[in-house]
Amino acid sequence: MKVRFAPSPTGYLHIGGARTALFNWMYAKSQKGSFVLRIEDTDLERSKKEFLDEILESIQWLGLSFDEIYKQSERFDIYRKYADQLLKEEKAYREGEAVILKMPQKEIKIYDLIRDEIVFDTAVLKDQVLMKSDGSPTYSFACVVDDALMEISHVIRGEDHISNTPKQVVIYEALGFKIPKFAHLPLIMGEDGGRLSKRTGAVAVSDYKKMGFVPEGIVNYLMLLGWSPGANQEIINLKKAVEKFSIKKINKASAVFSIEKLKWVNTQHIRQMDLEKLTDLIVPLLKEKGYLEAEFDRKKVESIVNLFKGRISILEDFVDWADFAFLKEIDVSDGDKEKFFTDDAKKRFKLLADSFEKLEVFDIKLCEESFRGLVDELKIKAADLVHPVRVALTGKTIGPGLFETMAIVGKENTIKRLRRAANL
RNA sequence: GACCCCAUCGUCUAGCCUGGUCAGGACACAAGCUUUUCAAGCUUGCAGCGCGGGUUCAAAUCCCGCUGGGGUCGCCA
Repeated sequence: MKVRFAPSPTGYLHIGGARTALFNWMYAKSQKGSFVLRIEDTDLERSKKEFLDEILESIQWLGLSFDEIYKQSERFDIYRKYADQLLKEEKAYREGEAVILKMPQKEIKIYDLIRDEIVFDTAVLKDQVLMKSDGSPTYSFACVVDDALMEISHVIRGEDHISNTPKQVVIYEALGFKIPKFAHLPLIMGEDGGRLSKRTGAVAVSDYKKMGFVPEGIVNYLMLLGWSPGANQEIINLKKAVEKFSIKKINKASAVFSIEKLKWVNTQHIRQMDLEKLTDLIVPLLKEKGYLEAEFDRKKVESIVNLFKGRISILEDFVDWADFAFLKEIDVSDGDKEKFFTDDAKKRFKLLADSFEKLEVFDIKLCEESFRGLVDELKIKAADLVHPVRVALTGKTIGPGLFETMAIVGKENTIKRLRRAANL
């Protein structure tokens, strides 16, 4: 068997398109068939190379490898040839330069893997343009000719194509081509119940990449929209998903895209990722932000990443939440200064800095011992000192464990930041 | 409007085919725990079969209608 994904390079790869590609790919892999990528660039005006490059890059980033690739713009003479054949057989006629198919009056039954039989009456259909006046083929015509010639056995596409199907079946029949099986995927809707659009949020796969989503997370979330691996399992990788995949189990109803759940799925994948790989993904972001020089201490960065791994949902979170580990000086908001840097707290910062000065080794364990020693001495609760100190060291009220944080900040900077906060 | 598709917690879903298990899980939300916070983790809770008819001893599940939502009606793809 063979399936195809046929994007049009008139825009970036849409999140819905990515899911169509994903289901095609999973079906191909699960059936040991092949996956064709066909670029539908018949609209010479609107097709752009930058979009094509972006689509290719996104598909590759998502990990959806393809076996063959075609561009419709390189196949115009093929479409012309079949149009001429229909003209000769008088199944089509000319109107100026355009070639138009006569619509036969009949009932068309299509078989859909997801919806079973769908029946249409061509009486409501008009004659179909096959070749436009400018010599380029229409979508349906090129699509049918290519699907037949490329021996596509299953056409898996969005539900918005259901009404195109009877028109295309008429073309298949006119050309004497074998009709493939169809599977129309439910559409993805925005939170407002309408079509997923820029107004509802980001729609391009590349936007999600920029935000710091990982491909494993995107792919996992997308497959959950209309399909389920079963056994109450949700977090799954592509390989396992392919093993469990069944096109018959795809839902008929459209699904609402939830960025919240996407984030959660992404969090789970980041958590599962090994430290090496996660660090590789984060380092470029840190460099871009100016937090790292060309030369840097890789082991130290890894230990910082490790501290936040499991709590970040997108890579950007790390850059925002761990900035204190890279910046020379940190900022504390006026509100936090007022709330946490009380006169008592400032005195304690000095005392803490003094006791840290005495430490030979500044590690998690010794930091904690020293810290708790002071807390006992002052007869206060640990929390009373923990929170102000966290703000003094990181500029944030929340974060990983305080002693791990201190070890990351280091003895010198910890003391410096404590003394600075004491004088604010 | 015409044609087509669809309908389980707010959202994603399991269950539907082959009627009979308190309708299961997840996100979100709420509460509690974790006394070193939460944006992490754990526990608990909240919440659903759109409506009306049938068929049946029995309907989320099968049938019909209604309502609601979506899609398509281009020499765009």
